[in-house]
Amino acid sequence: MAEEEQNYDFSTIEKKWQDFWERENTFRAEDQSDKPKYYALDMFPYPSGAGLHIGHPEGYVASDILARYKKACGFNVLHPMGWDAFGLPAEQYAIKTGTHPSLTTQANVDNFRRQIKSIGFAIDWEREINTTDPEYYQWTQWIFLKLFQRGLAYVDEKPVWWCPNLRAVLANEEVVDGKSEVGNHPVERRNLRQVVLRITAYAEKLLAGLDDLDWPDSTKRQQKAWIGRSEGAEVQFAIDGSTDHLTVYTTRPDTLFGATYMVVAPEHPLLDQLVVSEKKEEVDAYVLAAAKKSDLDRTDLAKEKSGVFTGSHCINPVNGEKVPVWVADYVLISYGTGAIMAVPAHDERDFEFAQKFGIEIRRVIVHPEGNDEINELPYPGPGVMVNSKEYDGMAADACKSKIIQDLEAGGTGKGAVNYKLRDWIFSRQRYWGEPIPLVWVSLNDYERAKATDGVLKDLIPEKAVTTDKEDQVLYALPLPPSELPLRLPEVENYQPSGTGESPLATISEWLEVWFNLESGKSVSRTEPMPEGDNWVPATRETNTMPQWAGSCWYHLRYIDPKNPELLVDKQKEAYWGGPDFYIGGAEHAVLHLLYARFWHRFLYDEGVLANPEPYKKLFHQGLILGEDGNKMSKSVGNVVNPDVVIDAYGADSLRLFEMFLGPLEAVKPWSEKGIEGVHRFLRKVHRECLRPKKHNSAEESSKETLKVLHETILKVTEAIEDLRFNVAISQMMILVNHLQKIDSYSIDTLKVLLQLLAPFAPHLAEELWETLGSQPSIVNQPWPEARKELLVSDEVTIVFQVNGKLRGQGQFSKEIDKDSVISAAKADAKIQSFLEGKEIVKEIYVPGKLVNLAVKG
RNA sequence: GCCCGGGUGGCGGAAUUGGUAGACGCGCUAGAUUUAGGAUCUAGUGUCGAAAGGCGUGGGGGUUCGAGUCCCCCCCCGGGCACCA
Repeated sequence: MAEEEQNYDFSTIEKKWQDFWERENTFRAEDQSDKPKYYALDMFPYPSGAGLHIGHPEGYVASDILARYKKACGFNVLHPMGWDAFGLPAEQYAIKTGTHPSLTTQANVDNFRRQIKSIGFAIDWEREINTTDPEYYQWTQWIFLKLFQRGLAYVDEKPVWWCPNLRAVLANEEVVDGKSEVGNHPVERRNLRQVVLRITAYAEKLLAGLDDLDWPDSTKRQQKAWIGRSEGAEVQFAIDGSTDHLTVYTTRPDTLFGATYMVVAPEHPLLDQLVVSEKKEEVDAYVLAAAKKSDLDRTDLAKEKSGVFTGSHCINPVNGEKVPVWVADYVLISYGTGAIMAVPAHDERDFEFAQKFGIEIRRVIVHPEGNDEINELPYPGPGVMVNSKEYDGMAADACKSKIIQDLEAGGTGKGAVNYKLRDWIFSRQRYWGEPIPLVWVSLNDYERAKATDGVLKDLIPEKAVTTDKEDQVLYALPLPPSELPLRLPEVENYQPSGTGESPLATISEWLEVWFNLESGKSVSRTEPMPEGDNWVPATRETNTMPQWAGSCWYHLRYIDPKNPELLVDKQKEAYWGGPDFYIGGAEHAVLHLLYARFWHRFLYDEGVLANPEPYKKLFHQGLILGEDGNKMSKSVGNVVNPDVVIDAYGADSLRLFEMFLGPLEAVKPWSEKGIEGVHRFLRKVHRECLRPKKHNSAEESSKETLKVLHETILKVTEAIEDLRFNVAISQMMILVNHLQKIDSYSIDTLKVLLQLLAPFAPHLAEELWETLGSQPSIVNQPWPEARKELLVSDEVTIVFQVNGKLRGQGQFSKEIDKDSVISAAKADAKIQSFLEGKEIVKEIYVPGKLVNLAVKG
């Protein structure tokens, strides 16, 4: 029994095999291969100073199991890792301590890499990428220049969230409940010059593309809702006493006859013209008050509608009626035309407003079989037109297109589509991000650039991008790709400038350059202007890109991480395509996943890529909660550190337990006792493998053992394909429990077990594989195949039910016929006790499974 | 408010073309081994009941020979959206 005393020394084993894999380059992905490819991608982490927490590896383990499984199935597998390393925390740390963010980032990356390596992933580390590496971000900049060239980038003054504490501008999505998502500081509205990407131009493509994706439905729905497509009409209402008209957007042109007032947003350009002099004071006060409210306040105050009558009227194009025009902040300038026709009878918001201000509520649709309850106003449902002249009696739904046609014929309206999706504010007034590769020049120099034969000519968009600066209009010129990367300059102070501009605005030797209109080269204006004709003074763009930028295309760079000539080599892209599996948190359902789709589709349209969609199959792993059932957080003190877990139980136990916790997509709590359970299981496997007396190499395992084994092969294989790793592990436990109970079995049975276990607990599987006398590495072994013929036994158990309740069972040959089984059931003593004094009204037989006797009396 | 997802033992969870509910693990109980502890092994463990048997998958109703699974109503938890005309 000496061999049983040998401990499961996971620390030594895990170190040994991690070194082996690294030495042997076991997980290098081959760019040239006859094998089919499999590309498993994790959402790459932001390397924070806190290090990895227990939630990170959950997705990585899942993708790693798939990667190792696919490798065993004969695929050429790519499982890469990298760092989404631009971001606010490193910059905040720099502001506090003066440490350059690149140093902080480097230290954090080193720590993350060490931690990830300690879990034993099948990662090809030669492909590691880092978004802050100029070799990487030159391509992020390159993509931006393409967008700029195609007119998809522009500059605009936009109200943005400004956080005084962070001294930074935040995107809408970085603000939660009026506080910054990072640090929970208060935020306020400020108008600042922003670089904006025209993602709205891709609204339709982004929407349509969703249909073909193997994504969680909830994520698709969220993206659909975010894009928010609606169909309706733009209708022109002539302004009474003016040659101008007010255009409204409505999804309910069928309710035009019920429009009893109109509303323009406080920011509407025609408002001034609409306000009559005696209302001016009141309206001005209202507009001013509205301007002070952020969108958020407006929503908060949504309980009570407010507004002011402008004194003007419009003419309803369908019936010539005069309709009063109001201004109210429940109409948003940023959606549709910023003006609406209000139909209080059929819209809840308009109803509320009309009631408050005593405006007429006129029904134009009735429910066909409507009783009073159904027809209560406001009534937003379908029905039949009334009070609508020639349209009366028509179905309202059908009437929509009819009215649109009639409006078009009369030149007072047209069918229209609207989206909730807004353009993407792409600039951040920060240091630690990719510099935006634009320079600003005068109109004169801009015209010269367009007329100069050189690298710039074709890179300039059709429509000039301009901005106002100190009463001067400046024009944007792109850097040519040959001038990339545009590196981040060194800076002494990481604080944003007082005006809310990026720290880059304070570095004049970087900011102010001589720019060559022919070559696109630039030289600091601290130097004398170089010789030659085409040098002009220019100012660099000081905004940097948001953290989303680098993650929009990283899946492509893994395919060809070191290419200095191209973003990705065509041939390599043709071979690898996109990820076959992409896993990451559901919190990225909209933003990252929408932005990445936008860039990918754009690059596809530009002919850079062969496929329009980046992520064919997507999965969201569920959150791992603390042992107390709360979200892990430092302040609650329930954070579990993977380093500690690995120290105590080993990486294999960590991997196995993260998968055993429950369904991959579920939110589930961590459990210290639970990891002991899977650790015990691994020890059991270890022990079984070190019992040579139980192994026989000559004989086959018993029929029963073979059945359990092949059942396990089948179930584990199916479970891996379905991402139900918890079920796969349960089945392996059943097999090991069985082996432990019997006296002897074939050593081949054990080897198959190790192969099944290898994707889950790779270190132990390698070690025991070697112990059993096989050559490493187990990862190169072909995946076992289940012999289904072994799963069918000659005998079947058939259960007996009376009125659907289990009352007995019997063993039968699998060829047994219905009548024999039913007779046997009726003959069963226990069954008889339930039949006594009753009449059998129905006999159900499910072949090979059950008999059910329905009785009454 | 609207749109999703989910409620199964003391706990994490298995089981859906409707067919033995609670696999597997944790915890717990008893026993074996051990100087002891730990580790390991054996047996038990939904609930009520002495047993026979009854009850049981958030609650109520329905379809069916048979419902965790299908249909209707309601409750609770989680997530997303939120004046989008």
